[in-house]
Amino acid sequence: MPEPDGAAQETELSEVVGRLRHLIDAGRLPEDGRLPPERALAAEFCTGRRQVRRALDHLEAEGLIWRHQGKGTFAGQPPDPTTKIAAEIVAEVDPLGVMEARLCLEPSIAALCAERAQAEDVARLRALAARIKLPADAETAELWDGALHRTIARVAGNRILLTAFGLVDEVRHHPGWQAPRARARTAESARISDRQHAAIIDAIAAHDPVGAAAAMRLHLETLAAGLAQSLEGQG
Amino acid sequence: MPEPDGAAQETELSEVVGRLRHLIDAGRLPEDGRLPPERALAAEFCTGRRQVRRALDHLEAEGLIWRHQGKGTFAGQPPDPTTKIAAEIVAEVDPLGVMEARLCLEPSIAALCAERAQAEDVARLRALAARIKLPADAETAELWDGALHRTIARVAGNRILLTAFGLVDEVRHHPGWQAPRARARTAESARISDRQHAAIIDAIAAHDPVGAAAAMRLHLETLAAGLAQSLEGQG
DNA sequence: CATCCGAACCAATTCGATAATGGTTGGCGG
DNA sequence: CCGCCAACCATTATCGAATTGGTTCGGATG
Repeated sequence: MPEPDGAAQETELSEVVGRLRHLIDAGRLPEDGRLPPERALAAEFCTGRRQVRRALDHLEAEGLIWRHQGKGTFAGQPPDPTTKIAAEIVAEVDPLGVMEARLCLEPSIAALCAERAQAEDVARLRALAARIKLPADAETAELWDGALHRTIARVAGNRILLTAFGLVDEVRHHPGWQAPRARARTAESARISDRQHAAIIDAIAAHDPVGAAAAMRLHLETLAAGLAQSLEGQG
Repeated sequence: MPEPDGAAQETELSEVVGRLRHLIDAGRLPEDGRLPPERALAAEFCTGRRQVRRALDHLEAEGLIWRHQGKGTFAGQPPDPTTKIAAEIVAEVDPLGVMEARLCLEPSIAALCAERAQAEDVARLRALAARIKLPADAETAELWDGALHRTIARVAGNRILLTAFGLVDEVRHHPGWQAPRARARTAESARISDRQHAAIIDAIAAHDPVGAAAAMRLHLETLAAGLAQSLEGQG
């Protein structure tokens, strides 16, 4: 091919991009989301390393992957310092320790939230609470539950506390701790949580810091009891 | 010395403790505060490794050093990995936000500490409190004050909360925030703080979580008031 | 027999050398 | 002049040996 045809190269590039996308979407990647080295990808795709790098540039610009010299290419978002610390902590705490930390933080956060919530904030909280009971699967419900608690922390308006909450949240959602939480969730516990969420938001809407803290504490203690029962049942 | 005279051993132990103290106080340690290995110290002091370890136990109980297997022995407090996060959020918060976060965290931490403190922990806390009022300059007093609060957090025995506390502490000690705190410190405020520290430790020693939390809250509210006055006076 | 100490052993970490990997440049072909 | 492949560079992972705090066992001593 004597003529450097730009169009043909474009098609080959998008071809490689497509194959990489498929590779990422399929669950064949290792646990940490690491992609094969660029040289291996070039060999597998029967193309040059150049094309692979261009395709990866594309995907990186989209935020689908991240790379680091000497480290490798990974699917997903680059880890921020919070996740690093969370990973360190995960090895040193148990689920009850996490609940303990939440019981320290979140009641006070709810109180601050009650002091500072605007009407629109309350509306957002109610919308999130409504979403929690919609999905049938526990995982999606967990997701919206997390969003509700995080929003409360954000409305509280203290950056340090928000970061601290984020730290706890990250440890909580660390893989490997999903099982006991999923076991602890039943239709009955979901109903109770829903009522407790409503009570928390009511206190926040009424600008009642003490009530919000108390409602949050009750909610977390209920969750802790369920978690303890689940752990005990499993061993 | 064929006779295992307990008293003589005591004197030799305190001798080693004294030499170690001198070694730490003198500025001859490397940048990271690392002490020589136990075996080297034993050789230098012409004694056995056991005596050195006992002496180091003593100093560790005082919070003057920290050790980790395979790592070494270091002067000062064990580091927290929160520096980067602290640097990020230090620009987004004000001193009152920090006090708010402390008011959220530390009363609960003091309560946990009261539940879990052993007699030796209480002794360490009292020793630290005693050191606060010794120095004339505010900076050294601040240092020991920070050590006291951090030790309370460590005794509380929850790794997540300790990290969260470390985060707040790091933001608090960020350069540029020293001035208002130094202005807020007077002989009168130091006396008040001293009494409040004693009250907190008394509640911890009595295993009274509620009392410890209340005493800590009162202490922090006093500090917050002084800080607010200082800020207001300066603009 | 009780007590204490030193040496050996264990577990966690660091350090150094090697290999692997993303990032970059030079030379060749067109 | 452009574009690509190969070699090279900087950074990181990896693995083994040495280091270091933590622990245990046997013996010396009274």
